[in-house]
Amino acid sequence: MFEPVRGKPDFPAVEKAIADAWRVDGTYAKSLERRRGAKRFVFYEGPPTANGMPHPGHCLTRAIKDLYPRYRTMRGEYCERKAGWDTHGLPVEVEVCKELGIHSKAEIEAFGIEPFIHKCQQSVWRYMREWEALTERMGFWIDLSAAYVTYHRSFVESVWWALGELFDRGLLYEGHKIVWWWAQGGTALSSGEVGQGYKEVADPSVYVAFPLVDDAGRPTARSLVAWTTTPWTLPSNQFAAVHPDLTYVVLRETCSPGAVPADRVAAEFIVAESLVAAFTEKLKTSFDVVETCQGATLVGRSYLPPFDTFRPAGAPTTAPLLAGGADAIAWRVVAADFVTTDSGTGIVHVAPAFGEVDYGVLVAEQARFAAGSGPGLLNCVAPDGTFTDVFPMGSGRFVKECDRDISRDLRGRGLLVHQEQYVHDYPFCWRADSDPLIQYPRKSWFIRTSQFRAQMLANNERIDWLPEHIKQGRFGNFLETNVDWALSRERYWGTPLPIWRCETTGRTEAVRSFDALLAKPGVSGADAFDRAHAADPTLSPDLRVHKPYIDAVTYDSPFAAGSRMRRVTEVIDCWFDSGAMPFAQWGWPHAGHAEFAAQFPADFISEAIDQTRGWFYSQLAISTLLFGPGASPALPAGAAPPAADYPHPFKTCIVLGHMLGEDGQKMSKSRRNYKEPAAIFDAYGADALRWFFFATQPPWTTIRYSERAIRESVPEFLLRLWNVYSFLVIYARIDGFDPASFLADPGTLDHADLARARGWRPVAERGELDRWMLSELADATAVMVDRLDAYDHFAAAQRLSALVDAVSNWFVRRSRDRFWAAGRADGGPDTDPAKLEAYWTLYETLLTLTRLAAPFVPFVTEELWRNLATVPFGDRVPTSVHLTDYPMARADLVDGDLVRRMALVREIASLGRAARANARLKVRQPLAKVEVIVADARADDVRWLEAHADLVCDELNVKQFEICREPDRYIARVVLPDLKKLGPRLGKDLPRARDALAKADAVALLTALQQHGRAEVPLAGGGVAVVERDDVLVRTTAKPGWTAAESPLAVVVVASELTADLVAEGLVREVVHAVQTQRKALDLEFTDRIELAFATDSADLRAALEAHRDYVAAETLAVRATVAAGAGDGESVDIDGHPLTISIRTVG
RNA sequence: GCGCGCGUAGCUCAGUUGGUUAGAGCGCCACCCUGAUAAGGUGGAGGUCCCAAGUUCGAAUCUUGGCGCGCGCACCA
Repeated sequence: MFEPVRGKPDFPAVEKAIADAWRVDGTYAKSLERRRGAKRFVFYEGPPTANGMPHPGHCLTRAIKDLYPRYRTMRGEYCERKAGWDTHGLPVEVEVCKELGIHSKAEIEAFGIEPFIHKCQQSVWRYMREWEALTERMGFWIDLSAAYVTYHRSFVESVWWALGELFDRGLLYEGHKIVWWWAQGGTALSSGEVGQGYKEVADPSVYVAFPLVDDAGRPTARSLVAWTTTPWTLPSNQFAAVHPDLTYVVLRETCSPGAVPADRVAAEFIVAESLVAAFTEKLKTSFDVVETCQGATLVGRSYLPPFDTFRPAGAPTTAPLLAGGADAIAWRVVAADFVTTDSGTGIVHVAPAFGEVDYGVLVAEQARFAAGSGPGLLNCVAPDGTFTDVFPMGSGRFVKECDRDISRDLRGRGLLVHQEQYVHDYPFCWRADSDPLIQYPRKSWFIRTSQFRAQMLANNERIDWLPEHIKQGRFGNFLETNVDWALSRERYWGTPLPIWRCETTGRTEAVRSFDALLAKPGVSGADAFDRAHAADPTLSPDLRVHKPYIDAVTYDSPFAAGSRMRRVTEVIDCWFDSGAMPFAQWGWPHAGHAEFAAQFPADFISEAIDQTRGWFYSQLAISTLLFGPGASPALPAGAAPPAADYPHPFKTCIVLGHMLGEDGQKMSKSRRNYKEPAAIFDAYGADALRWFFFATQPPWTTIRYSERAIRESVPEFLLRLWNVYSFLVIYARIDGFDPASFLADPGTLDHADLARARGWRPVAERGELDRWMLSELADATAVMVDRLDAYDHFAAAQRLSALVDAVSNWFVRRSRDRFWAAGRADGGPDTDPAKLEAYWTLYETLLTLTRLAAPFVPFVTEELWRNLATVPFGDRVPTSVHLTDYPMARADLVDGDLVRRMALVREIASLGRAARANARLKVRQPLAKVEVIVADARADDVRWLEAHADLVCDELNVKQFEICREPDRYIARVVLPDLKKLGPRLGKDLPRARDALAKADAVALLTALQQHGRAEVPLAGGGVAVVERDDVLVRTTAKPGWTAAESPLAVVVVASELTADLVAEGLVREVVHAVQTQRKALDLEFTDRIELAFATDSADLRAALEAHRDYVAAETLAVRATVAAGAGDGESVDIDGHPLTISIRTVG
């Protein structure tokens, strides 16, 4: 028999008990064990960084990541869930720096790389307990004990293999990258960090003359005018760029004859034509246009840079071009598409060292020249942000501080055409906000991803993205504009780049594993870690492959005898770690061959939208490069490459929206605009939070996280489900309904299993309400499976919610009299078959519902399963709902007609109540009659309705139900045009046709359409519109003066006249209600019998009670009911204005 | 600035290929029902469908241009 249920559930307490039981029982492991050998459902955990507290956004991700593996497991698939942790990267270093109170790389090095790394490794786990606790508390089933960790040696070595592979295929190369550089701290900043530090500042804005030169290199009187807001980059000028398609003009200042300005060398300026007006305005003078030309004609002209920092005197230095001929290597006009006329002069000063676009110009120019003869990178700024001796004017001073001197110098030489202040946003260091960042070239290692653009796009094409627009939108666009992956980081805590360089020749090679390194000739330094470990045995052996120990390992150079190979100093971008996890989580290809073969690619992954350029990209890029078509990776013995078929490494990806705080702003700790997940769990439970995530919005919308919304999502589903369950248990205990006493061999309590129960009646033989309930159940099951297979849990959750509503507000309510009937449901001689049937139906429905809901709300469903299945049946049934199979719809139980008709009855009942409310007739007051006008119903539905008059009467507390045969008494009909049909045909005549239809005699029109199939409607202003039967819609409206309610399906009219008998019945119902209230107040058991004594001065009420004495007694479980005149003992109540005292005595 | 997404009731969101009076849930108010009920029912109040222009017989829906929010890429000579 079921255990008693407490009426007011304490979900958090239930969940804790369930979680404990799972832990003790090893339920997760069992759920896997059951499916061993089955078809795999491959899931990858995108590794969270355990370097901060988990927040509600992480809960959403983890809820989604839990739902589908649970579902698929119940569907019979084998889904391993290996946890993972992202442990490398700048955020970890920053965290440690904060702790140490230091900032810059110099300070880290002063502290010591070795102890710094140790601190990083320890710091990573700082919040791990929190993460693990959250994971368990949420019911996120994942194997934390087998988690992969990106700093572990096996993971690092997998990454090394991947990088070695790329290196050997020539896909890993060294180049320059223009980075945002914090000169004072000596470090590059990530784009995220740069984004945090923008400030609006006023910088000098200078217009500088670049005089064109003649063949001998002498300046002419004609100058290009370039514009810049960073004067300090002018000494490193290398090119001037124009747009080839723009029109440029040569201007000569209009001045009084003979008065040539003395302070200007150039008398003629070249600027873009469209900027002449702005330019003239700035200079507050006037110009004559001397000449007009296309930008293309300027290309190739040489000019004099503003400083002779790098330019030798004399004619321009030229070098041979690959295409033949020769060209000046620098200080030449080039064509560039990025030149715009939004501001400036249409002529761009190009200093490749200090701008990414500028650097692109240099790279393009270098490609035109024979190798080695083209332009090099000109740079007179040191990494600390000061000018080098190459530019004596600023030597040793921070570049930005030299802007003023540079301007002054230019003015002195007559090259400064104009100067002003320019207000714009400029990035500063987020840690030291007075330090401006500068763009600066750094050596960097790159992966040649841009060469694989087409393959990555082809791979992307095959991925199922949810929402769909990610594929062609955000992600597709990102791939289209792919640039090579800047892999290296000049930092400390990360996977070391496994490249060793010859001291002498500078030649490099990649190492694919630590053993391969040890096998190198003349290797030394591998003992550095051993010594450290001997000194501190707590040191993790995983640090062996990290800085600084790995840097100590050197070996003989194969490129130059007697020379040593040393590792390059960089570590790599930690996104590469995360993207390598599909194989690196197994240590593949050095180990884990079987695991990798079975777990690639993933069927399903999910993260928030910010991972588009993060984990989604890193995975796709690495997988495409390593395993795409044409790649034949060199593998250790035993390892086999995966199939190259797209998509890989993941097939379906749900991209989650971001979660905002209570105020609709970004969640932020400092703003305190969200509740900690733990507080939500304690107050409402994990299932409440999960249901909120699943059922309140599609997962890719931006979610407003609000405690109120979570709280409010509880009653509509969890509580309602619990109430139904509680109802079943309460009455089953009273009536002795113990399913185990009917069923020796319960199997998994599926429909077919229950059918073996003693006294089971096939569904087809059961009452209509039961057949309807099981039909709804089967339909919901079909919808759920269909939606979940399509990764549409939002729709599935909504269907589930509707099902619970159907059970609670229709099946249980309509079945109450069966549950409350006198007989028992224990299979004994007193058993009432109708009651037993109701139990079986409700029991089956709840069991199935529990399994349907299990992946969504694993705790509550487990509790239901426990009491409904394992308590009665013990170990004859699965010990956990998560060890059952997901229900599959029984098409044979779906009765579409019944479902449609029951919906119609529910609609009529609802309309009837609305009609009563309109007339202020409460439901306890019986009424004589209800009439229903059904719109467009099928004849057999109407017959069915008439056969269910009792049901409607009962719901509405009326004596008689009738389908109205003369609807025109109550309703008016309006004929409306079906705009979708008539619109295209009538076009501009439509408004007139609509008016004509509205004015026409609806009955006559409908009759005509019925008989002839068509009718002609005269239009105002002439002409007629031909209307056919299907071109119109008929709307029925209750005529004024009737107590009625309407919907598109029906109009329900309630007869509102009251007779004396009806009034008496109403009074009696009121009395019954009053008695029930008393019973409740006296805390009587549902089964307690009572004696009733009524006393009232009202003769009407006495008469009513005497007339319906048996009814009152039956309804209130009274063995006796007496009615006396006058005032009696007991509770005094008012029955519609009649005084009454009720005295209740329990008997037995 | 560029790209992607979003903008509908106090809140969270639906709104099919353009179509008739823009819906639901929650919240609020009123009434009702209640022998599972922190539940349920009925009604009410609550909307410039972000703004503007255009296309169309007809626009929340399509087009264009703005505005606001989020994210990403840049911040630019």
